[in-house]
Amino acid sequence: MGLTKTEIFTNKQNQLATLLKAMAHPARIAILQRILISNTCICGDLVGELGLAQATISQHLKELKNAGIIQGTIEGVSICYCINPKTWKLLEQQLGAFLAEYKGETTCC
Amino acid sequence: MGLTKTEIFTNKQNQLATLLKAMAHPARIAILQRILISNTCICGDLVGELGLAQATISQHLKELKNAGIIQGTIEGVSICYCINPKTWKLLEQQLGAFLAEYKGETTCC
DNA sequence: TATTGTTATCGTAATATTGCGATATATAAT
DNA sequence: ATTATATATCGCAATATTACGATAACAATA
Repeated sequence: MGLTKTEIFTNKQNQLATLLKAMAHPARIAILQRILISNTCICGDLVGELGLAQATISQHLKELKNAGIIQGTIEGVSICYCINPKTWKLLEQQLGAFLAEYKGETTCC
Repeated sequence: MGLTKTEIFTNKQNQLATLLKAMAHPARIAILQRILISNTCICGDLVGELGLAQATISQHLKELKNAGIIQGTIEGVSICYCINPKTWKLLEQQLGAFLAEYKGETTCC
């Protein structure tokens, strides 16, 4: 046990869950907001801005990268991270469709 | 360690992370979609539809309820679960604002 | 080449999550 | 009162997550 039974769900459900999970941490939300606000890559400014150790931030960046939400290229001395447009669009689509399925309040509860 | 450092993040960041975390599991996405599609409460039809044990589903429902995403009332023999309109609106708002912060592709990556 | 600055990875401890069988609880029907 | 049906909770094992110090890797510069 302790292992999610992905095989009984649809690809879309698993994919959305993976994306949400990657964002479901305040540090990773803060990192994404930092990238979004500056509208460019971030190159290590994060350490010091957030109150987390360098190793921890690197780990969070890796998770965001593994999920495909951000992408990074080596840029000389520091790494350049930015939003992956493809995944961001997918996220807006999937999540938008999911949230929009709500038809409004029902009378039973 | 193993404990999220919520105190170094804003309330909004923590709140959004909590909501996302509650949804970040394929079973819970499936449960929510099931509620959304039928547009009414669900009363135990889930067991059997999903391939999970009754105890597991009950636990997932509890997590969604704890996060405030669904609400339930005792309805005779079975429990009635439906979307919590307030939280759903909050989710649409917060998540919409978050996703909309993206200004489009940059040239650096 | 040696040094400096930056990011990644390893190893580890503490805690959380996932899933389920067993059992408890509670209502409706007999 | 007993039985049937439905949901919740407990306890457990397996696995995942979170955080960080230590250290490695790597490019730029002196």
